[in-house]
Amino acid sequence: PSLSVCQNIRQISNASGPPRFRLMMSDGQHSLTSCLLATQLNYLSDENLLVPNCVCLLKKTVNNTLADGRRVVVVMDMDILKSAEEAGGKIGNPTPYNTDASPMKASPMKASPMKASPMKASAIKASPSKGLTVKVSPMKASPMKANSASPGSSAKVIPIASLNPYQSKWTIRARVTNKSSIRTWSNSRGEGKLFSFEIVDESGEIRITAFNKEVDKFFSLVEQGKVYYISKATLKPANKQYTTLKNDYEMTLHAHSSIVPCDDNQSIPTVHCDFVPIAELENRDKDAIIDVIGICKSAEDVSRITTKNSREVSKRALSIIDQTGKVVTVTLWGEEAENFDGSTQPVVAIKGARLSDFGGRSLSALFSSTVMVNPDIPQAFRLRAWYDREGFAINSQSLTETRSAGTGLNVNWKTLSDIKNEDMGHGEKAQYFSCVATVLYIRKENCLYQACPSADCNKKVIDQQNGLYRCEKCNREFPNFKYRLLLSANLADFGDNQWVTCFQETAEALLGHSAETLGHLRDTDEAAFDEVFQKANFTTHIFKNRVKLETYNDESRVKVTVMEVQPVDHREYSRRLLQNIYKLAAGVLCK
DNA sequence: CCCCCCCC
Repeated sequence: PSLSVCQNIRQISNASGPPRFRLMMSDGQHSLTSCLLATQLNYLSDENLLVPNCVCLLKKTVNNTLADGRRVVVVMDMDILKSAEEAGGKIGNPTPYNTDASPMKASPMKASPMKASPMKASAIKASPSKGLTVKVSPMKASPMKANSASPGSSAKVIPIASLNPYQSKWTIRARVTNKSSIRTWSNSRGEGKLFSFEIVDESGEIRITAFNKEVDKFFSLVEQGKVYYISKATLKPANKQYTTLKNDYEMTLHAHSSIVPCDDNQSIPTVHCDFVPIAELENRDKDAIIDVIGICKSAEDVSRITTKNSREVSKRALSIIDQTGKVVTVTLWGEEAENFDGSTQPVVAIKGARLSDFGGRSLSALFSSTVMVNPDIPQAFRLRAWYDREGFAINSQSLTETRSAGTGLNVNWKTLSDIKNEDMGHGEKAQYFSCVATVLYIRKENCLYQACPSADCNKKVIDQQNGLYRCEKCNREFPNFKYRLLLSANLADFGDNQWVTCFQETAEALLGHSAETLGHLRDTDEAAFDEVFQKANFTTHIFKNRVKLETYNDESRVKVTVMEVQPVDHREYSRRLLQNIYKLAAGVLCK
């Protein structure tokens, strides 16, 4: 390390990339005429710390040769001292800065135009109580206390934005905004475990990764939303392919890394969300990363899916609603999907969800997303109050079109009397509806027929009475047939009843046996066959149906075909009935 | 040293 006076600073113009600075340094005896400030140290000049006549402690320099053959000294790490006095008078007669060259006016100080007199500013600014300490550029809005609160005496609290791989003694103070779960990996280079988290301070953000032993050491210490002093970690260039964080570097913890909780954290920004109203999502671009908040109106059960890369992962889709009256589907993944409980209709806020165009508009949580359930923020309280007062009863519309029935959303719920009252199925197109209904009676007669055994042909075959069965459609004779079901059932709810038709799959679901089993039973054990039908009587299900007016021999009849039979989720069903009651009550109150 | 952002 050597003490020098900075005599001259010149910004080297650079069409692309960050500005660079060339210094002229003198130690009183020799001058370094071409002394480059390493790019990562440029922040020093941004804050007017590096000014003519300031005294510098050059802690690390590297001799380098430029592309044009000139030799330069590159300053990799330096401290800036207040004055020559502070350096203990070790520097004799610093050469005054050359006004003719006028490098000051040229450019380096443009970054801070409010400071009219950089010379004076430097004397005032760079005045730590003790001698050899770097005064690091604190953020203007909310200056950090250098040194005072940091746990290690040698470390200096510096902004995240000023971190670079060429300094070693630093401490940052930052808030954890996102913490991953522990993951393991196994590949050709070995195996292990890791977790990562993201932190912010006033200046910026960075990702930190812990591997193996550091996972054991730090995983439980690091908590989402809390503030820590962090020091002695390795900085390396961030692979932009894998991160959206605004930082050229990322951090890896090692055996000597230190993470210490910090209670005095007023100045560290909390996680800020810029919530987009759900209705507004229609106008946003696909793949946009947005923050969203809503009430979880309903949630799917968690399910396991296999990805294209044949990885198994858990997923759970939620439907969230906000004051715009619009609903959108949000998909959670992995542990977040497994642990989510939507039964109390909590407020769900997600920072950094990705907008997809699936089903129109839908959202997906990413690894970088932060999912917050009932967060302690004003927007959540407002949403809760709105939903409990009126939101629960409004006729919401979903931006996400879903095909599945029975999830409570976008399902055309009807009662059986609605079919007649609303003349359902009378239009050109068939109509679809779902209902909760109870089986009153299932016709046993003609419920089974002998069908063509070909995979995709269900045509009724003709028994040739010679051990062969003929399919007119396939124009073939077969030595066998398969049984298929065609049930007529009478369903009822509190207001009406309705004859419906169930084909194979729905009939099997209703009776609880395969067509094959039933065919065999009918031929061998009539009592057992009858019992299957008895047992199906008075069972209640969700029926998803197709309704269409059909004309046969000049006679028109509404035909209802069951498309799907599903069990009743009584909690969900009760909730819907309650909502209907509330809606009716609200209607009465309005009149 | 990971780097997976998925499914309908």
